[in-house]
Amino acid sequence: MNGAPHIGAGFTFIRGDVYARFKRMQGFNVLFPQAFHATGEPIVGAVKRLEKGDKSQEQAFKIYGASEKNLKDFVKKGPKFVAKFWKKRWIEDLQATGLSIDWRRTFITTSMTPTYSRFVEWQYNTLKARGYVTQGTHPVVWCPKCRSPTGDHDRLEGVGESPTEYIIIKFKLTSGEMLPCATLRPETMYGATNIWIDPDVEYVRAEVNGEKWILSKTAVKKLKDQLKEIKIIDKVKGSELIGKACENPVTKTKIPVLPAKFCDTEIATGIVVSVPSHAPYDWIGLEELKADKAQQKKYNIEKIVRAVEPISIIATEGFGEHPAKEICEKLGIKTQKDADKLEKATESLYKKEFHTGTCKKNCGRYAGMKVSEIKEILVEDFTDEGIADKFWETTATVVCRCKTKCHIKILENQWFLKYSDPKWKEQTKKWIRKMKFYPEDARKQFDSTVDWLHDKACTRRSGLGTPLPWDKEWIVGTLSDSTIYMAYYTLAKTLNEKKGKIKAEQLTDEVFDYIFFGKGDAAKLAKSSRLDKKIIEELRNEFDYFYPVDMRTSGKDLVQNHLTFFIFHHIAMWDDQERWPRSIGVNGYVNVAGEKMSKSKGNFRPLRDLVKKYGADLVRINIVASNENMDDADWRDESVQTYNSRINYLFELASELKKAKGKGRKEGEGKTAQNRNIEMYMESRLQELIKSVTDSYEQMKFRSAAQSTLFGLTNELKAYIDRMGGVANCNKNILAQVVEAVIKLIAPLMPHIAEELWASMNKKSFVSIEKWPVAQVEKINKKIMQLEDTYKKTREDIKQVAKLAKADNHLCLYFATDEELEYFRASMENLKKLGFKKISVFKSTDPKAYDPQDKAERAKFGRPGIFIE
RNA sequence: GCCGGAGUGGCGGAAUGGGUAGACGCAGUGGACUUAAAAUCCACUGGAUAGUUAUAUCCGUGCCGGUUCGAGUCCGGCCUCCGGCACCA
Repeated sequence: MNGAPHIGAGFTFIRGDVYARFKRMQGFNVLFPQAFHATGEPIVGAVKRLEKGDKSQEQAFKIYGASEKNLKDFVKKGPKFVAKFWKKRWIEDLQATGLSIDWRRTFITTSMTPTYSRFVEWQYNTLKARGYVTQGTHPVVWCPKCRSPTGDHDRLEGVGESPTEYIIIKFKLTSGEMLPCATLRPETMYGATNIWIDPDVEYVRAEVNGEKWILSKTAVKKLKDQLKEIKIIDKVKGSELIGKACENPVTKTKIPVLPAKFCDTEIATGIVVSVPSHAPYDWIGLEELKADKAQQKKYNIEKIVRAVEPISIIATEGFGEHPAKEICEKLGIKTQKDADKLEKATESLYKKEFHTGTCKKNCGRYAGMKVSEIKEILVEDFTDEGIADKFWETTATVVCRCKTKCHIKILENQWFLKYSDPKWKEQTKKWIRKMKFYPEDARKQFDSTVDWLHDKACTRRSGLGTPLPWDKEWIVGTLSDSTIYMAYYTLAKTLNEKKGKIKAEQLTDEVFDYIFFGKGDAAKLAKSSRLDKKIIEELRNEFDYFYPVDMRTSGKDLVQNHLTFFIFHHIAMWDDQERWPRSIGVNGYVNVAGEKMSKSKGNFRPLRDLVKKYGADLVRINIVASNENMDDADWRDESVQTYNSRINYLFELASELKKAKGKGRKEGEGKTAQNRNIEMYMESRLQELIKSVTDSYEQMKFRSAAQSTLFGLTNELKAYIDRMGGVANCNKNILAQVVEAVIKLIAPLMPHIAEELWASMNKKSFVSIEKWPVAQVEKINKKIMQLEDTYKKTREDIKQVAKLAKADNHLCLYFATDEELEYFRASMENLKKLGFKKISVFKSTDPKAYDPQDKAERAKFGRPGIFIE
């Protein structure tokens, strides 16, 4: 609720409306509701930015039509006012767009509607009691100054970066102190030849969970937030450690500490283990050190350096003994200062070795195994042996809006939804197999989302929302408080009507259990909650009548979160699968003329502006018919005109309808065989199209529905009128039947225009509540359709031939079947309009036929022979 | 990087239990009507060559390879774009 609807949101909502209207016409009692989600940070953040005079935030609100005065009010009256302000605008705009929403059921989440908050509390109490909510630790990107998690929107730098886990391998100096080396490739420890330390950096000695570690100062700060007991003892200069020996805990061999400049104290512990055979940085570092006699002499490590030799431990196809060496040579890397190239080399070698590499004989118990297969086991093994530990780091630098550099903090006491629960997952997956998805492609996405989903943090510390009932310091997260809100719609009408009379606290967990689960006794609950028994029963009945959700439709970005959670939570809350969701519709985003809509580009389209410019119906059909799969839809101003001209045609036709003479159906009575044929054809086509359009609506394929109706059916209508020689010669009953069907078939898409057309045909009812046409399949005459199609096609061919032959004297047609001969004879009047002086028709087998070029023998069913002279 | 989806004319996009690629619409070109314009109507419209007929031949669905009598569709390997990746909603 930090703006009014734009055409993108409009797309999703109009699709819902079209479907609701379609179902209503099919005779269903449709509950089509709309509520407003005002939880979390966005509005709070927007108001804060307004307070600071943020121009782009002002602009964002102004695009949707907020005035200067409104903006002042936003700051003065705060986030809840902003939410209510935009809620009002939303309702106005959606009404102007003709959305048939039951506004009696609207509400605004969560804390702004205390009864809804109560509903969230009931849900979480229930989930907790059933074991779906647990508490645990959780790494987050953390700003030490703000003392809060730093979401993407709170970042100056590092949008999209997330926590990643380094493995610390503890190398032991002879003094017993540990050199904790952080690595993403613990499997390479078998090839470690030395430790790198920056001689010019000041490290610290610290007591970490009872052990003595040497590490960078920054690392100490970070580890304090990662559940480590840590105390700094004193400082130690890097140079003091150079030349010392330590034990590789994996191989138990002794390796030396050597100097290098690429040890970044901002990353992990600031101490690096060197695997020159497989790490480009280490290879170059060692090469340079071996060449740098002065440096060796400075630290008195000549002998030690000479003894260091790369150890090859991974065999990878396409590489020899020392892959790091090869890749450095290939990319022309000569110095450790060539950071860009080194990063690239490291990345590509890592990938290659991880996916295709095999451990050589010198890799202990992992010898002969694939790198990709051992990684996880190895980390577990090392951790069990007490030689490894973890260090969380951001995937790249993250800077908070307050300009402070962020690191990873492991949050304790965070509440989680246990989406990892195998039983819950299995139930959800099973149900996904039974549900319907539009388009069908979406099913796979839901299925794989369930697969990778693991425990999800469901509470947060700040923003609008409902406090967790048993731990009020936390607020239920914005995704987690809106999983089963559809159930609340069934109550919302009654709760809104009785506003003030029903207090949130009267809706106890037991009352909700009764309403939603049918558990308990209404009379007893009435007593304990002091609610009217009738009201309790009314709420129960409303829920019982409407539930489950038959259709939920939303944007594709919500598949991997909201929409999947929606399925999960219904399964967790209701034992009875009769209450579980039946189908989900998914649509793409909306581009404007092929480009992403953006406030700064100037191609931003608030729904209100478009409706003002084009009227609701043209906006509706222009966006809804622009696309019907999960790809992005496209708003194009110029295509509005196309629909407009079709509508004009329908209005003209409706007004001309009375000119039709309305002849009877039987031959004789002034009706020719030709007319009877064409009428049968028109009726067949109509029924066929009713069937396919209904199927399209059913599957939310509104583009196909609009196309078949507005272009397919009206094209047939035009052809019919043309073939009959104008409206006046048409059968009034047939014409009216087709036009009425067209109006009904477009009614869900263009409700206002449909009503207007309906009225112009002297109908007294509303078409929006008329019966949806049901295809009369028995009226579809395949033979006639085939013959008429042959006729149309042949007529085109004749024109083509006449053009190439440059002749119009004598047209001869040869037919393979009597049916065709008959049909064409009946259509002679129409055929004559082609302008030939003489027309002859023959059976192809007729020996007496005039056939100078032997065209008769080439005639096939559906393809008569043509000769023109 | 990981998971999922997609890539077809000038454009939006049809067609996938393998079987005539380009339905329908837009734009474009030519013509009719009009003093003119708009609107409307008719014809053409992936590329190339040939043609007194209804066509014929070849090339064409992101790239490379494969399976098959036959591949937009299936398989393997890439490239590009979109969505999600968890304290943004």
